[in-house]
Amino acid sequence: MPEGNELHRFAEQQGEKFSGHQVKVDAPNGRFEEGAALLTGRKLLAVDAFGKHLFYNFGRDRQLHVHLGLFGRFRDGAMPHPEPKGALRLRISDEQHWIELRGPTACEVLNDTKRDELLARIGPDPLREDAKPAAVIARIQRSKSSIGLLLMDQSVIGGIGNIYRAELLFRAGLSPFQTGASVEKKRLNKLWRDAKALMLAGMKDRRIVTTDPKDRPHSTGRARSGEAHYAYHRTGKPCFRCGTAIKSAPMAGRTLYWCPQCQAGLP
DNA sequence: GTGGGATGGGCAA
DNA sequence: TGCCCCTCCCACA
Repeated sequence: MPEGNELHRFAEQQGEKFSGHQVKVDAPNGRFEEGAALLTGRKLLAVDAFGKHLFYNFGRDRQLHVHLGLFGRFRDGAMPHPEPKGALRLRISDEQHWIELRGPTACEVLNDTKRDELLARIGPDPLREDAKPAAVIARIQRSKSSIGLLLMDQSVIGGIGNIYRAELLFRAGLSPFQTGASVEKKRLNKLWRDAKALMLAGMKDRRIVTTDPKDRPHSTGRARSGEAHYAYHRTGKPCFRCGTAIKSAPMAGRTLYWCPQCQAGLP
């Protein structure tokens, strides 16, 4: 389900609940028993998000790494635990709160070295205050692969998913198919700033809204469902800016959405 | 009721 | 490039 905005929010919320607390960790469906045994009873020092990855620092060279992938989900609530239901990979709890994790791509204990190796493969994340766009821009500018692919490559830029990819390209007026090298530096700088702003808003609102009110059929108030995105998941529907039917096509196994008029590409 | 797709990514080939 | 992982939800019957 989540792109970077959601992951950062999870890190923030879960960190507020558990940081500095001794926690109980268990694995009701048995698929994380050994890992849970390494962590349970320890103090959770901090929860951090990098791109779409979460790290739970248990100190003494033990880091819980979680990646939700396409299927992973969290639930949370106040103690006591609800009855475990379904394939429940992981629970973390203290006396007050619990969280549950299902269906993640990754749920594993890493040492600090392994964690650092993993972090080294994640590009700058617009939601991290210390992230600098220079490396992202340089990498895109010397690449012959398409800007649509590059934005989804987590080693180029961290935290962008299929929604932000589609919407950032629309807002920048870029064709997903043009090469990274063909995009001017100025426009890439702007794209980074836009990513940062949209993702921050998405984190606060717990919802990805990329349309400007003036472009929405109902221009006042909160974006209605179906009006939150320009291109994403709007195949065949009229573009909010020009009325042209939104197109979609697979790109590297994911569905790409774009407006052939507003994102015509290079002249 | 059910079948396919989905806001990912690693890996083999 | 395609397959696997393995969960939820929605459109469609």
